[in-house]
Amino acid sequence: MGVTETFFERVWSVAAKVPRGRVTTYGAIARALGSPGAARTVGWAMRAAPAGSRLPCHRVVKATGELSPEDAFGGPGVQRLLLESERVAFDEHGRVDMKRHLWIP
DNA sequence: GCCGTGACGATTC
DNA sequence: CGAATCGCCACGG
Repeated sequence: MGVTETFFERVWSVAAKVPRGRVTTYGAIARALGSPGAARTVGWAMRAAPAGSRLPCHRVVKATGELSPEDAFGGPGVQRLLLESERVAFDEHGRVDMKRHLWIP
């Protein structure tokens, strides 16, 4: 059964499971796939995610709660607005309140 | 099969 | 706490 499933595909599968109103991290996804050091590769997979795919890539943030580069979603503050519309709270530093919203696959 | 690349992560100064 | 540095791993050429 030639499952030619690439690492990217697995990343997308996991990312698609992130519940609404919650966020996960690149490292968490990498660990869920058995490659704890592949956080960067996970980020690359997000970058490679085709626009228009229903992938909730805005729910994937850094381990610190910081968001991705602003130009990654088509404009500054876009990712934040998307998350806020899902009731995700931000702290005074502009980072996601991980204690409340972090979700581990 | 080596080299450069990157939406990270942890450590260090 | 912020900036800089190194390490890590999968993909494409």
